[in-house]
Amino acid sequence: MSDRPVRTRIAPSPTGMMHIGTARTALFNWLYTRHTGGQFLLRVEDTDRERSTEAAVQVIFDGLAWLGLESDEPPVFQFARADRHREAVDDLLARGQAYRDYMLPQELEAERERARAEGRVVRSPWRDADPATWPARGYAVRLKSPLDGETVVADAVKGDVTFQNAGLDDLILLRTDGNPTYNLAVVVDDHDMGITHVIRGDDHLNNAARQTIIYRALDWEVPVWAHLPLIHGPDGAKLSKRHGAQAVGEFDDMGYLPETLRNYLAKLGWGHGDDEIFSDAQAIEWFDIRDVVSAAARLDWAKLNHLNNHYIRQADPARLAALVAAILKSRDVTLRQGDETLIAHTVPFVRDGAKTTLELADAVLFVLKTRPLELPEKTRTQLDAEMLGRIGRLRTALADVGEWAVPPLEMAMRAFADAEGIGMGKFGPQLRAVLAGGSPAPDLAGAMTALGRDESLGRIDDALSLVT
RNA sequence: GGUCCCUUCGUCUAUCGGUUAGGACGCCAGGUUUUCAACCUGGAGAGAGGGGUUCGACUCCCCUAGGGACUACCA
Repeated sequence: MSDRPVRTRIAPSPTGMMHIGTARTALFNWLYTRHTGGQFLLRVEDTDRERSTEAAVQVIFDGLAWLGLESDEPPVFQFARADRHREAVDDLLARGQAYRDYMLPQELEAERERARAEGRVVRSPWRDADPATWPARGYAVRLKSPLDGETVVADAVKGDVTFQNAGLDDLILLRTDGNPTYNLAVVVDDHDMGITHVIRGDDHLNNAARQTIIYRALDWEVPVWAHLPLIHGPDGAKLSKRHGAQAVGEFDDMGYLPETLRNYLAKLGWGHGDDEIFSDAQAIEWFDIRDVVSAAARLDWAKLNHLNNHYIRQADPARLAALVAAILKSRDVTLRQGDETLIAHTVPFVRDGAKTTLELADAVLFVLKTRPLELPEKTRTQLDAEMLGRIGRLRTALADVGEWAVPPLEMAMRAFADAEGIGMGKFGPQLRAVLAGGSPAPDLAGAMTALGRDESLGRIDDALSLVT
Protein backbone atom coordinates (compact mmCIF):
# COMPACT_ATOMS: atom_id res chain seq x y z
CA MET A 1 0.00 0.00 0.00
CA SER A 2 1.17 3.51 -0.61
CA ASP A 3 0.05 7.06 -0.12
CA ARG A 4 -0.87 7.57 -3.75
CA PRO A 5 -4.21 9.29 -4.21
CA VAL A 6 -6.99 6.74 -4.31
CA ARG A 7 -8.08 5.65 -7.78
CA THR A 8 -10.68 2.94 -8.24
CA ARG A 9 -12.46 1.59 -11.27
CA ILE A 10 -15.43 -0.40 -12.37
CA ALA A 11 -14.56 -2.79 -15.18
CA PRO A 12 -17.67 -4.33 -16.71
CA SER A 13 -17.69 -6.34 -19.90
CA PRO A 14 -20.43 -5.39 -22.33
CA THR A 15 -22.91 -8.23 -22.22
CA GLY A 16 -25.99 -6.31 -23.22
CA MET A 17 -27.10 -5.67 -19.67
CA MET A 18 -25.71 -4.19 -16.50
CA HIS A 19 -26.05 -6.64 -13.64
CA ILE A 20 -27.24 -5.27 -10.32
CA GLY A 21 -24.12 -6.74 -8.73
CA THR A 22 -22.01 -4.69 -11.09
CA ALA A 23 -24.03 -1.67 -10.07
CA ARG A 24 -23.30 -2.27 -6.42
CA THR A 25 -19.61 -2.79 -7.12
CA ALA A 26 -19.64 0.52 -8.98
CA LEU A 27 -21.40 2.17 -6.05
CA PHE A 28 -18.87 0.94 -3.50
CA ASN A 29 -15.98 2.06 -5.69
CA TRP A 30 -17.64 5.40 -6.16
CA LEU A 31 -18.41 5.85 -2.46
CA TYR A 32 -14.86 4.99 -1.53
CA THR A 33 -13.30 7.47 -3.94
CA ARG A 34 -15.73 10.20 -2.94
CA HIS A 35 -14.94 9.46 0.69
CA THR A 36 -11.21 9.65 0.13
CA GLY A 37 -11.22 12.40 -2.45
CA GLY A 38 -9.89 10.12 -5.17
CA GLN A 39 -11.00 9.29 -8.70
CA PHE A 40 -13.52 6.75 -9.92
CA LEU A 41 -12.81 5.37 -13.38
CA LEU A 42 -14.48 3.19 -15.95
CA ARG A 43 -12.87 0.55 -18.10
CA VAL A 44 -14.86 -1.36 -20.65
CA GLU A 45 -13.57 -4.92 -20.93
CA ASP A 46 -14.50 -5.37 -24.55
CA THR A 47 -12.02 -8.01 -25.59
CA ASP A 48 -14.80 -10.42 -26.44
CA ARG A 49 -15.42 -9.03 -29.91
CA GLU A 50 -18.56 -11.04 -30.49
CA ARG A 51 -20.51 -9.57 -27.63
CA SER A 52 -18.99 -6.14 -27.46
CA THR A 53 -21.36 -4.29 -29.69
CA GLU A 54 -21.88 -0.57 -29.62
CA ALA A 55 -25.31 -1.11 -28.11
CA ALA A 56 -23.93 -3.33 -25.35
CA VAL A 57 -21.39 -0.67 -24.45
CA GLN A 58 -24.11 1.96 -24.40
CA VAL A 59 -26.05 -0.10 -21.85
CA ILE A 60 -23.14 0.31 -19.44
CA PHE A 61 -22.95 4.05 -19.97
CA ASP A 62 -26.70 4.40 -19.55
CA GLY A 63 -26.76 2.25 -16.43
CA LEU A 64 -24.04 4.24 -14.71
CA ALA A 65 -25.55 7.54 -15.77
CA TRP A 66 -28.96 6.52 -14.45
CA LEU A 67 -27.42 5.55 -11.13
CA GLY A 68 -25.55 8.82 -11.03
CA LEU A 69 -22.17 7.12 -10.86
CA GLU A 70 -20.22 8.84 -13.55
CA SER A 71 -16.58 8.22 -14.25
CA ASP A 72 -14.15 11.00 -13.45
CA GLU A 73 -12.18 10.37 -16.64
CA PRO A 74 -13.07 9.20 -20.15
CA PRO A 75 -13.62 5.43 -20.27
CA VAL A 76 -10.74 3.17 -21.18
CA PHE A 77 -11.42 0.45 -23.73
CA GLN A 78 -9.45 -2.69 -23.08
CA PHE A 79 -9.41 -4.06 -26.61
CA ALA A 80 -7.69 -0.94 -27.89
CA ARG A 81 -4.80 -1.59 -25.53
CA ALA A 82 -3.84 -5.02 -26.85
CA ASP A 83 -0.46 -3.79 -28.10
CA ARG A 84 0.41 -2.52 -24.65
CA HIS A 85 -0.58 -5.89 -23.19
CA ARG A 86 1.71 -7.67 -25.64
CA GLU A 87 4.47 -5.27 -24.70
CA ALA A 88 4.10 -6.31 -21.06
CA VAL A 89 4.33 -9.95 -22.10
CA ASP A 90 7.55 -9.24 -24.00
CA ASP A 91 8.87 -7.63 -20.88
CA LEU A 92 7.95 -10.69 -18.83
CA LEU A 93 9.60 -12.95 -21.40
CA ALA A 94 12.73 -10.83 -21.31
CA ARG A 95 12.83 -11.02 -17.53
CA GLY A 96 12.47 -14.78 -17.63
CA GLN A 97 9.16 -14.51 -15.79
CA ALA A 98 7.20 -16.07 -18.64
CA TYR A 99 7.83 -18.73 -21.24
CA ARG A 100 6.70 -19.98 -24.59
CA ASP A 101 4.37 -22.93 -24.34
CA TYR A 102 4.18 -25.12 -27.43
CA MET A 103 1.67 -27.62 -26.06
CA LEU A 104 -0.85 -28.79 -28.63
CA PRO A 105 -4.55 -28.67 -27.72
CA GLN A 106 -4.77 -32.43 -27.42
CA GLU A 107 -1.64 -32.53 -25.26
CA LEU A 108 -3.07 -29.87 -22.98
CA GLU A 109 -6.30 -31.81 -22.73
CA ALA A 110 -4.45 -34.98 -21.76
CA GLU A 111 -2.35 -33.12 -19.21
CA ARG A 112 -5.47 -31.59 -17.73
CA GLU A 113 -6.99 -35.02 -17.19
CA ARG A 114 -3.80 -36.37 -15.69
CA ALA A 115 -3.42 -33.40 -13.38
CA ARG A 116 -6.96 -33.73 -12.14
CA ALA A 117 -6.55 -37.44 -11.54
CA GLU A 118 -3.36 -36.80 -9.62
CA GLY A 119 -4.87 -33.95 -7.67
CA ARG A 120 -2.42 -31.40 -8.93
CA VAL A 121 -2.34 -28.42 -11.19
CA VAL A 122 -1.63 -28.38 -14.94
CA ARG A 123 2.05 -28.11 -15.79
CA SER A 124 3.67 -27.50 -19.16
CA PRO A 125 6.80 -29.39 -20.18
CA TRP A 126 8.00 -26.25 -21.96
CA ARG A 127 8.44 -24.26 -18.77
CA ASP A 128 12.20 -24.69 -18.73
CA ALA A 129 12.75 -25.83 -22.28
CA ASP A 130 15.94 -24.98 -24.09
CA PRO A 131 15.21 -22.48 -26.88
CA ALA A 132 17.07 -24.81 -29.19
CA THR A 133 14.21 -27.28 -28.81
CA TRP A 134 11.48 -24.80 -29.74
CA PRO A 135 9.44 -26.16 -32.63
CA ALA A 136 8.60 -24.03 -35.64
CA ARG A 137 4.98 -23.46 -34.80
CA GLY A 138 2.76 -21.07 -32.90
CA TYR A 139 2.92 -20.88 -29.14
CA ALA A 140 1.11 -19.43 -26.19
CA VAL A 141 2.91 -17.52 -23.48
CA ARG A 142 2.54 -18.64 -19.91
CA LEU A 143 3.47 -16.95 -16.66
CA LYS A 144 6.31 -18.65 -14.81
CA SER A 145 4.65 -18.82 -11.42
CA PRO A 146 6.60 -19.84 -8.33
CA LEU A 147 6.35 -23.60 -7.73
CA ASP A 148 6.43 -23.44 -3.97
CA GLY A 149 5.90 -21.03 -1.15
CA GLU A 150 2.69 -19.13 -0.77
CA THR A 151 1.02 -16.01 -2.06
CA VAL A 152 -0.98 -13.91 0.35
CA VAL A 153 -3.79 -11.72 -0.87
CA ALA A 154 -4.19 -8.99 1.72
CA ASP A 155 -7.87 -8.34 1.23
CA ALA A 156 -9.52 -5.36 2.86
CA VAL A 157 -12.79 -7.25 3.25
CA LYS A 158 -11.75 -10.86 3.77
CA GLY A 159 -8.48 -10.35 5.56
CA ASP A 160 -5.32 -12.21 4.55
CA VAL A 161 -6.11 -15.04 2.18
CA THR A 162 -3.27 -17.47 1.70
CA PHE A 163 -2.75 -19.56 -1.42
CA GLN A 164 -0.17 -22.30 -1.79
CA ASN A 165 1.77 -21.55 -4.95
CA ALA A 166 1.90 -25.25 -5.77
CA GLY A 167 -1.84 -25.03 -6.33
CA LEU A 168 -1.57 -22.19 -8.81
CA ASP A 169 -0.91 -23.10 -12.43
CA ASP A 170 1.09 -21.10 -14.94
CA LEU A 171 -1.66 -19.08 -16.44
CA ILE A 172 -1.72 -18.18 -20.07
CA LEU A 173 -0.83 -14.58 -20.78
CA LEU A 174 -0.92 -14.59 -24.55
CA ARG A 175 -2.94 -16.97 -26.67
CA THR A 176 -1.52 -18.77 -29.64
CA ASP A 177 -3.26 -16.23 -31.85
CA GLY A 178 -1.30 -13.49 -30.12
CA ASN A 179 -4.18 -12.04 -28.13
CA PRO A 180 -3.77 -11.20 -24.46
CA THR A 181 -5.90 -12.95 -21.85
CA TYR A 182 -8.09 -11.40 -19.21
CA ASN A 183 -5.81 -11.87 -16.21
CA LEU A 184 -2.90 -10.21 -17.96
CA ALA A 185 -4.94 -7.38 -19.42
CA VAL A 186 -6.52 -6.55 -16.07
CA VAL A 187 -3.17 -6.23 -14.37
CA VAL A 188 -1.61 -4.12 -17.09
CA ASP A 189 -4.63 -1.85 -17.36
CA ASP A 190 -5.06 -1.39 -13.64
CA HIS A 191 -1.40 -0.55 -13.34
CA ASP A 192 -1.41 1.87 -16.24
CA MET A 193 -4.56 3.54 -14.98
CA GLY A 194 -2.94 4.03 -11.62
CA ILE A 195 -5.57 2.01 -9.80
CA THR A 196 -4.74 1.86 -6.09
CA HIS A 197 -7.74 -0.12 -4.84
CA VAL A 198 -9.29 -2.98 -6.75
CA ILE A 199 -12.81 -3.26 -5.37
CA ARG A 200 -14.71 -5.98 -7.20
CA GLY A 201 -16.85 -9.07 -6.83
CA ASP A 202 -16.03 -12.06 -4.69
CA ASP A 203 -15.82 -14.19 -7.80
CA HIS A 204 -12.40 -12.69 -8.50
CA LEU A 205 -10.78 -13.60 -5.20
CA ASN A 206 -9.04 -16.60 -6.69
CA ASN A 207 -7.77 -14.50 -9.57
CA ALA A 208 -6.25 -12.04 -7.13
CA ALA A 209 -3.57 -14.52 -6.13
CA ARG A 210 -2.39 -15.05 -9.70
CA GLN A 211 -2.71 -11.40 -10.52
CA THR A 212 -0.56 -10.64 -7.50
CA ILE A 213 2.10 -12.90 -9.00
CA ILE A 214 1.92 -11.01 -12.30
CA TYR A 215 2.34 -7.68 -10.53
CA ARG A 216 5.41 -8.97 -8.74
CA ALA A 217 6.85 -10.49 -11.89
CA LEU A 218 6.51 -7.10 -13.54
CA ASP A 219 7.92 -5.44 -10.44
CA TRP A 220 4.82 -3.31 -10.06
CA GLU A 221 3.11 -2.20 -6.88
CA VAL A 222 0.23 -4.50 -5.93
CA PRO A 223 -3.03 -2.62 -5.36
CA VAL A 224 -5.19 -2.96 -2.28
CA TRP A 225 -7.68 -5.73 -2.88
CA ALA A 226 -11.26 -5.64 -1.67
CA HIS A 227 -13.53 -8.47 -2.73
CA LEU A 228 -17.19 -7.86 -2.18
CA PRO A 229 -19.60 -10.69 -1.46
CA LEU A 230 -22.09 -11.41 -4.21
CA ILE A 231 -25.76 -10.54 -4.28
CA HIS A 232 -28.08 -13.51 -4.33
CA GLY A 233 -31.76 -13.86 -5.10
CA PRO A 234 -34.35 -14.07 -2.30
CA ASP A 235 -33.86 -17.84 -2.20
CA GLY A 236 -30.11 -17.61 -1.72
CA ALA A 237 -29.22 -18.79 -5.18
CA LYS A 238 -27.24 -16.77 -7.66
CA LEU A 239 -29.32 -13.85 -8.86
CA SER A 240 -30.88 -14.67 -12.19
CA LYS A 241 -33.79 -13.81 -14.41
CA ARG A 242 -36.28 -15.89 -12.50
CA HIS A 243 -35.84 -13.68 -9.42
CA GLY A 244 -37.66 -10.89 -11.19
CA ALA A 245 -34.77 -8.73 -12.24
CA GLN A 246 -31.04 -8.73 -12.46
CA ALA A 247 -30.27 -5.77 -14.68
CA VAL A 248 -30.20 -2.14 -13.67
CA GLY A 249 -32.45 -1.20 -16.56
CA GLU A 250 -35.14 -3.56 -15.29
CA PHE A 251 -35.30 -1.78 -11.95
CA ASP A 252 -35.75 1.45 -13.84
CA ASP A 253 -38.53 -0.11 -15.91
CA MET A 254 -40.22 -1.41 -12.77
CA GLY A 255 -40.47 2.07 -11.38
CA TYR A 256 -37.62 2.28 -8.90
CA LEU A 257 -35.78 5.54 -8.40
CA PRO A 258 -31.99 5.67 -8.71
CA GLU A 259 -31.61 7.14 -5.23
CA THR A 260 -33.58 4.16 -3.90
CA LEU A 261 -31.16 1.78 -5.54
CA ARG A 262 -28.17 3.68 -4.23
CA ASN A 263 -29.45 3.57 -0.66
CA TYR A 264 -30.62 -0.02 -0.89
CA LEU A 265 -27.47 -1.32 -2.56
CA ALA A 266 -25.30 0.52 -0.07
CA LYS A 267 -27.12 -1.24 2.77
CA LEU A 268 -26.64 -4.57 1.05
CA GLY A 269 -23.24 -5.59 2.26
CA TRP A 270 -22.35 -2.47 4.12
CA GLY A 271 -23.85 -0.64 7.03
CA HIS A 272 -23.36 2.24 9.37
CA GLY A 273 -24.83 1.27 12.72
CA ASP A 274 -28.60 1.41 12.77
CA ASP A 275 -28.88 3.88 9.92
CA GLU A 276 -31.32 2.67 7.29
CA ILE A 277 -32.18 5.68 5.21
CA PHE A 278 -29.39 8.06 4.36
CA SER A 279 -28.35 10.53 1.71
CA ASP A 280 -25.48 10.18 -0.73
CA ALA A 281 -23.58 12.75 1.29
CA GLN A 282 -23.96 10.70 4.45
CA ALA A 283 -22.99 7.48 2.70
CA ILE A 284 -19.89 9.19 1.34
CA GLU A 285 -18.99 10.52 4.75
CA TRP A 286 -19.46 7.17 6.45
CA PHE A 287 -18.25 4.69 3.86
CA ASP A 288 -15.19 2.61 4.54
CA ILE A 289 -14.15 -0.67 2.96
CA ARG A 290 -13.42 -2.05 6.40
CA ASP A 291 -17.10 -1.95 7.24
CA VAL A 292 -18.09 -4.06 4.26
CA VAL A 293 -19.82 -7.27 5.34
CA SER A 294 -18.11 -10.46 4.24
CA ALA A 295 -21.17 -12.63 3.63
CA ALA A 296 -23.34 -12.70 0.54
CA ALA A 297 -26.63 -10.81 0.76
CA ARG A 298 -30.05 -11.57 -0.62
CA LEU A 299 -32.20 -9.20 -2.54
CA ASP A 300 -35.36 -8.37 -0.59
CA TRP A 301 -38.13 -6.87 -2.68
CA ALA A 302 -40.26 -5.84 0.29
CA LYS A 303 -37.51 -3.69 1.71
CA LEU A 304 -36.69 -2.26 -1.69
CA ASN A 305 -40.34 -1.29 -2.07
CA HIS A 306 -40.40 0.33 1.32
CA LEU A 307 -37.35 2.40 0.48
CA ASN A 308 -38.70 3.35 -2.91
CA ASN A 309 -41.93 4.55 -1.30
CA HIS A 310 -39.85 6.71 0.98
CA TYR A 311 -37.94 8.31 -1.88
CA ILE A 312 -41.05 8.76 -3.99
CA ARG A 313 -42.48 10.76 -1.10
CA GLN A 314 -39.34 12.87 -0.99
CA ALA A 315 -39.04 13.51 -4.69
CA ASP A 316 -39.92 16.70 -6.52
CA PRO A 317 -43.46 16.36 -7.96
CA ALA A 318 -42.43 17.82 -11.32
CA ARG A 319 -39.72 15.18 -11.68
CA LEU A 320 -42.16 12.42 -10.76
CA ALA A 321 -44.69 13.86 -13.18
CA ALA A 322 -42.21 13.57 -16.02
CA LEU A 323 -41.50 9.94 -15.09
CA VAL A 324 -45.20 9.18 -14.80
CA ALA A 325 -45.94 10.88 -18.11
CA ALA A 326 -43.32 8.70 -19.80
CA ILE A 327 -44.85 5.59 -18.24
CA LEU A 328 -48.32 6.56 -19.40
CA LYS A 329 -47.10 7.26 -22.92
CA SER A 330 -45.49 3.83 -23.01
CA ARG A 331 -48.95 2.47 -22.15
CA ASP A 332 -50.41 4.35 -25.10
CA VAL A 333 -52.27 6.79 -22.89
CA THR A 334 -52.54 10.01 -24.87
CA LEU A 335 -51.68 13.04 -22.82
CA ARG A 336 -53.06 16.45 -23.60
CA GLN A 337 -51.45 19.81 -23.26
CA GLY A 338 -51.08 20.60 -19.57
CA ASP A 339 -51.57 17.04 -18.39
CA GLU A 340 -48.05 16.79 -17.04
CA THR A 341 -48.66 19.86 -14.95
CA LEU A 342 -51.90 18.33 -13.75
CA ILE A 343 -50.01 15.17 -12.80
CA ALA A 344 -47.43 17.16 -10.89
CA HIS A 345 -50.26 18.89 -9.08
CA THR A 346 -51.88 15.53 -8.24
CA VAL A 347 -48.75 13.66 -7.17
CA PRO A 348 -48.68 15.04 -3.60
CA PHE A 349 -52.15 13.63 -2.96
CA VAL A 350 -51.46 10.11 -4.20
CA ARG A 351 -47.80 9.41 -3.57
CA ASP A 352 -48.05 8.11 0.02
CA GLY A 353 -49.17 4.67 -1.01
CA ALA A 354 -47.03 4.32 -4.12
CA LYS A 355 -44.22 1.82 -3.97
CA THR A 356 -43.11 2.41 -7.54
CA THR A 357 -43.61 5.08 -10.17
CA LEU A 358 -45.69 2.49 -12.01
CA GLU A 359 -48.13 2.53 -9.11
CA LEU A 360 -47.93 6.29 -9.06
CA ALA A 361 -48.99 6.28 -12.71
CA ASP A 362 -52.03 4.17 -11.82
CA ALA A 363 -52.88 6.46 -8.94
CA VAL A 364 -52.85 9.55 -11.07
CA LEU A 365 -55.06 8.23 -13.85
CA PHE A 366 -58.35 9.39 -12.32
CA VAL A 367 -57.44 13.03 -12.66
CA LEU A 368 -56.71 12.70 -16.38
CA LYS A 369 -60.13 11.42 -17.31
CA THR A 370 -62.42 13.63 -19.34
CA ARG A 371 -66.05 14.38 -18.57
CA PRO A 372 -68.46 12.88 -18.59
CA LEU A 373 -66.87 9.92 -16.82
CA GLU A 374 -68.09 6.46 -17.48
CA LEU A 375 -69.33 5.08 -14.18
CA PRO A 376 -69.00 1.43 -13.18
CA GLU A 377 -72.16 -0.65 -13.31
CA LYS A 378 -72.12 -1.09 -9.55
CA THR A 379 -72.03 2.66 -8.97
CA ARG A 380 -74.91 3.26 -11.35
CA THR A 381 -77.14 0.90 -9.39
CA GLN A 382 -76.10 2.50 -6.12
CA LEU A 383 -77.04 5.91 -7.40
CA ASP A 384 -80.72 5.57 -6.67
CA ALA A 385 -83.03 8.51 -6.03
CA GLU A 386 -82.09 8.72 -2.36
CA MET A 387 -78.36 8.69 -3.04
CA LEU A 388 -78.65 11.20 -5.83
CA GLY A 389 -80.62 13.47 -3.55
CA ARG A 390 -77.95 13.21 -0.91
CA ILE A 391 -75.15 13.89 -3.35
CA GLY A 392 -77.11 16.80 -4.69
CA ARG A 393 -77.28 18.34 -1.23
CA LEU A 394 -73.59 17.59 -0.72
CA ARG A 395 -72.83 19.38 -3.96
CA THR A 396 -74.54 22.48 -2.64
CA ALA A 397 -72.52 22.29 0.54
CA LEU A 398 -69.28 21.83 -1.36
CA ALA A 399 -70.01 24.69 -3.69
CA ASP A 400 -70.05 26.94 -0.65
CA VAL A 401 -66.55 25.98 0.42
CA GLY A 402 -64.36 29.06 0.29
CA GLU A 403 -60.85 27.86 -0.17
CA TRP A 404 -60.72 24.68 -2.26
CA ALA A 405 -58.18 22.78 -0.19
CA VAL A 406 -58.02 19.63 1.88
CA PRO A 407 -58.83 20.99 5.38
CA PRO A 408 -61.90 23.05 4.41
CA LEU A 409 -63.21 20.27 2.17
CA GLU A 410 -62.81 17.74 4.95
CA MET A 411 -64.59 20.04 7.32
CA ALA A 412 -67.42 20.58 4.88
CA MET A 413 -67.93 16.86 4.39
CA ARG A 414 -67.93 16.16 8.11
CA ALA A 415 -70.40 18.96 8.68
CA PHE A 416 -72.55 17.54 5.92
CA ALA A 417 -72.46 14.05 7.41
CA ASP A 418 -73.43 15.47 10.77
CA ALA A 419 -76.25 17.51 9.29
CA GLU A 420 -77.60 14.44 7.52
CA GLY A 421 -77.13 12.36 10.64
CA ILE A 422 -75.12 9.72 8.81
CA GLY A 423 -71.56 8.48 8.66
CA MET A 424 -69.18 9.20 5.80
CA GLY A 425 -69.52 5.60 4.77
CA LYS A 426 -73.03 6.41 3.58
CA PHE A 427 -71.85 8.54 0.70
CA GLY A 428 -68.04 8.38 0.57
CA PRO A 429 -67.67 5.37 -1.69
CA GLN A 430 -70.28 6.71 -4.10
CA LEU A 431 -68.71 10.14 -4.19
CA ARG A 432 -65.36 8.56 -4.89
CA ALA A 433 -66.80 6.60 -7.77
CA VAL A 434 -68.46 9.71 -9.16
CA LEU A 435 -65.20 11.65 -8.94
CA ALA A 436 -62.91 8.94 -10.24
CA GLY A 437 -65.12 6.82 -12.46
CA GLY A 438 -64.00 3.61 -10.80
CA SER A 439 -60.29 4.34 -10.94
CA PRO A 440 -58.27 4.25 -7.75
CA ALA A 441 -58.38 7.61 -6.02
CA PRO A 442 -56.96 9.06 -2.84
CA ASP A 443 -59.04 10.33 0.06
CA LEU A 444 -62.00 12.41 -1.04
CA ALA A 445 -60.70 15.81 -0.01
CA GLY A 446 -57.40 15.06 -1.69
CA ALA A 447 -59.08 13.86 -4.85
CA MET A 448 -61.21 16.97 -5.07
CA THR A 449 -58.28 19.23 -4.38
CA ALA A 450 -56.32 17.52 -7.14
CA LEU A 451 -59.25 17.87 -9.53
CA GLY A 452 -59.96 21.46 -8.66
CA ARG A 453 -63.30 23.07 -7.89
CA ASP A 454 -64.75 23.25 -11.39
CA GLU A 455 -63.80 19.73 -12.41
CA SER A 456 -64.96 18.22 -9.10
CA LEU A 457 -68.34 19.93 -9.17
CA GLY A 458 -68.64 19.21 -12.86
CA ARG A 459 -68.11 15.49 -12.35
CA ILE A 460 -70.71 15.54 -9.60
CA ASP A 461 -73.11 17.38 -11.88
CA ASP A 462 -72.59 14.74 -14.55
CA ALA A 463 -73.61 12.07 -12.09
CA LEU A 464 -76.61 14.03 -10.91
CA SER A 465 -77.80 14.37 -14.48
CA LEU A 466 -78.04 10.60 -14.66
CA VAL A 467 -81.41 10.89 -13.01
CA THR A 468 -83.86 8.87 -15.02
C1' G B 1 -12.47 -33.83 -7.29
C1' G B 2 -9.09 -29.48 -5.99
C1' U B 3 -8.46 -24.32 -4.19
C1' C B 4 -10.75 -20.32 -1.77
C1' C B 5 -14.80 -17.57 0.64
C1' C B 6 -19.15 -17.42 3.78
C1' U B 7 -22.70 -18.87 8.27
C1' U B 8 -26.73 -13.53 14.29
C1' C B 9 -34.52 -13.08 13.97
C1' G B 10 -37.97 -15.01 7.40
C1' U B 11 -34.60 -10.88 5.04
C1' C B 12 -30.83 -6.71 5.47
C1' U B 13 -27.87 -5.70 9.55
C1' A B 14 -25.69 -3.81 14.96
C1' U B 15 -22.43 -6.15 18.43
C1' C B 16 -15.47 -5.32 17.44
C1' G B 17 -14.75 -11.16 25.19
C1' G B 18 -18.92 -9.22 29.93
C1' U B 19 -25.81 -6.43 26.54
C1' U B 20 -32.64 -8.47 29.04
C1' A B 21 -28.26 -9.83 21.69
C1' G B 22 -30.28 -3.61 19.30
C1' G B 23 -32.54 -1.50 14.66
C1' A B 24 -35.01 -1.79 9.83
C1' C B 25 -38.22 -4.43 6.25
C1' G B 26 -41.69 -8.26 6.43
C1' C B 27 -45.19 -10.87 9.64
C1' C B 28 -49.14 -10.99 13.70
C1' A B 29 -52.63 -8.08 16.91
C1' G B 30 -54.96 -3.52 17.90
C1' G B 31 -55.95 1.72 16.53
C1' U B 32 -57.25 5.36 12.71
C1' U B 33 -60.63 5.07 8.45
C1' U B 34 -64.65 7.14 2.72
C1' U B 35 -61.56 2.36 -1.04
C1' C B 36 -56.34 0.78 -1.47
C1' A B 37 -52.27 2.30 0.74
C1' A B 38 -49.98 5.27 4.21
C1' C B 39 -49.84 6.31 9.40
C1' C B 40 -49.84 5.18 15.09
C1' U B 41 -49.32 1.45 19.24
C1' G B 42 -48.01 -3.34 20.80
C1' G B 43 -46.17 -8.45 19.85
C1' A B 44 -43.71 -12.91 18.09
C1' G B 45 -38.93 -13.76 16.05
C1' A B 46 -31.71 -15.17 15.82
C1' G B 47 -26.00 -16.44 17.34
C1' A B 48 -25.89 -23.86 12.05
C1' G B 49 -23.91 -28.20 15.20
C1' G B 50 -19.76 -30.06 18.17
C1' G B 51 -15.22 -29.37 20.55
C1' G B 52 -11.68 -26.20 22.72
C1' U B 53 -9.12 -21.19 24.73
C1' U B 54 -10.89 -18.00 28.87
C1' C B 55 -13.11 -16.14 35.26
C1' G B 56 -16.42 -15.20 31.06
C1' A B 57 -17.77 -16.41 24.39
C1' C B 58 -22.22 -14.46 19.07
C1' U B 59 -17.36 -12.39 19.30
C1' C B 60 -10.73 -16.05 19.26
C1' C B 61 -9.03 -21.35 17.49
C1' C B 62 -10.26 -26.38 15.47
C1' C B 63 -13.71 -29.96 13.37
C1' U B 64 -18.41 -31.10 11.06
C1' A B 65 -22.57 -29.61 8.27
C1' G B 66 -24.72 -26.31 4.88
C1' G B 67 -24.30 -22.37 1.16
C1' G B 68 -21.24 -19.89 -2.61
C1' A B 69 -17.14 -18.67 -6.03
C1' C B 70 -13.17 -20.26 -8.98
C1' U B 71 -11.08 -24.42 -11.38
C1' A B 72 -10.81 -22.14 -20.06
C1' C B 73 -5.67 -20.28 -25.18
C1' C B 74 -14.19 -16.59 -21.45
C1' A B 75 -14.29 -12.11 -19.11
